[in-house]
Amino acid sequence: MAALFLLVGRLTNIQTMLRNRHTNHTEVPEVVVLRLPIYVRVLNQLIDQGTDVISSHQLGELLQMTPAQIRKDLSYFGRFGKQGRGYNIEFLMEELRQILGIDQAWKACLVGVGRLGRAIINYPGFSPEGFEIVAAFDSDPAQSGTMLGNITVQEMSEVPDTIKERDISIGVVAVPSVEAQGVINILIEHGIKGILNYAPVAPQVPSHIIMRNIDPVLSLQSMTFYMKDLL
Amino acid sequence: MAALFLLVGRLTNIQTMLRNRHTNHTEVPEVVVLRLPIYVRVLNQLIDQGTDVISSHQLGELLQMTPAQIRKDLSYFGRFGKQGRGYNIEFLMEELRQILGIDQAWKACLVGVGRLGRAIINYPGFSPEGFEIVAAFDSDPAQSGTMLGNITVQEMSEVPDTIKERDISIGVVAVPSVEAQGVINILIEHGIKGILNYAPVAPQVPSHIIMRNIDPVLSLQSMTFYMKDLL
DNA sequence: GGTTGTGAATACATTCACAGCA
DNA sequence: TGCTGTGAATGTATTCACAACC
Repeated sequence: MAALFLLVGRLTNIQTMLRNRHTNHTEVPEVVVLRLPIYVRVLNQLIDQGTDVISSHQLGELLQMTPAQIRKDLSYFGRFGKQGRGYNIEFLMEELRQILGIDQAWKACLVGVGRLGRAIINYPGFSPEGFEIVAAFDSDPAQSGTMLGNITVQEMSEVPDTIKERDISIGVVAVPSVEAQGVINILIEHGIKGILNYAPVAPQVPSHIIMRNIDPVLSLQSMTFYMKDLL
Repeated sequence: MAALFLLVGRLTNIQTMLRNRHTNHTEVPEVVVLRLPIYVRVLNQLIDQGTDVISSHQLGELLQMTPAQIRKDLSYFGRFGKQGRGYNIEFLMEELRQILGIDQAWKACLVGVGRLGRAIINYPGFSPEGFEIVAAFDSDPAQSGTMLGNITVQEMSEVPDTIKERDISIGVVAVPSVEAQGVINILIEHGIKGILNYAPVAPQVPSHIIMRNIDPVLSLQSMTFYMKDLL
């Protein structure tokens, strides 16, 4: 509810306000938010292929989901389609990017520059999507001063100033499990709003902090449930 | 339904059959399966701390969820607790490991030995949990023969024989997006049952194949939805 | 004709609340 | 007393089905 109220407060033109009027009293389900980036991605691919209009039915085939679900999902945010035709891909994509907040750049810091942290900092997928890692920290002072690409590793004591000065809002955590909760507490204390956690634990965060866990082992462990009887 | 039927077919003693009798006619929700590995992980931590019994209420505090949900989740698989006391941690963990199929070792192959693939093969979190990458492939023949740790990179043409000979059931995909669907098709064609996909696309797979996507960018993009109005 | 957007209907997941037991 | 296991109740998400429109 709060998120939506702020959303409306942020809208810029009357057309958009009218389009979103009906959402004022309905919370957007989180599953819907989780699907929006998937829509953006497939729309991107369609643009590359030169397509310019698509129906919910066609989208559903591409994404293996029902057309009704796609239409319903989009309806939480506005009316983006044209009856009889479908959705203008470029327009829909831009709208979704704005809704998700990925029409702007986001700055992140990395904590933990071990093997995993180095892989993350070298991952080429973040910056094209507007996520830039602009600082790196490690609890081991011996790492301090090391260069990783164009980033200098800093000591944990520099976290507060760096977050403030560089306007960092996302913390990427790649430290050993036992250190994760402590590191996350520090990041939150100094104004980080979102955590991307690679440590294989489930840290506790206050409800106003958004956390996402990347955990391939958990994924595998839920996969084998369905595989174990097939062999 | 099929999965459960097979589950029952696999049970070894009458006690376990009776325990699971009530599940015969109820499909286990997928969300429940996704939570089981999280339970296993926290139980592991509790064992390390020397705890031996825990109540659903205490577990709920640790995992930030309601005791009722934990009890309900477990009830899909059996009766593991004792009234008035709670759950024996070691026993519950072993049961869950068996249910998930992670009481056995699983062999995986990696496709794509670029930066990401190398990071995956070096990730130390898989083998302690019983997931071992025993082969690696790359579509670039120039990579063939390269050693990564103790694994020799092979050509794609060797996929069929290697999967069969080494009894590999999981494919880890770390190739560029455009190649992902093709690679996944090949893996499935040669008997792979589960796919751990790191390519930022949503490949299509037949319903009997289990796929999990690891995609930090999608996670970030759904995170910013909740962050964009807080700044 | 084709397709959207959306209330209503259905299906699914979570939580409640309490009987039953240690 | 304290806790589990579970039907019933509630809350959410998905799907249906159709009026409105191009």
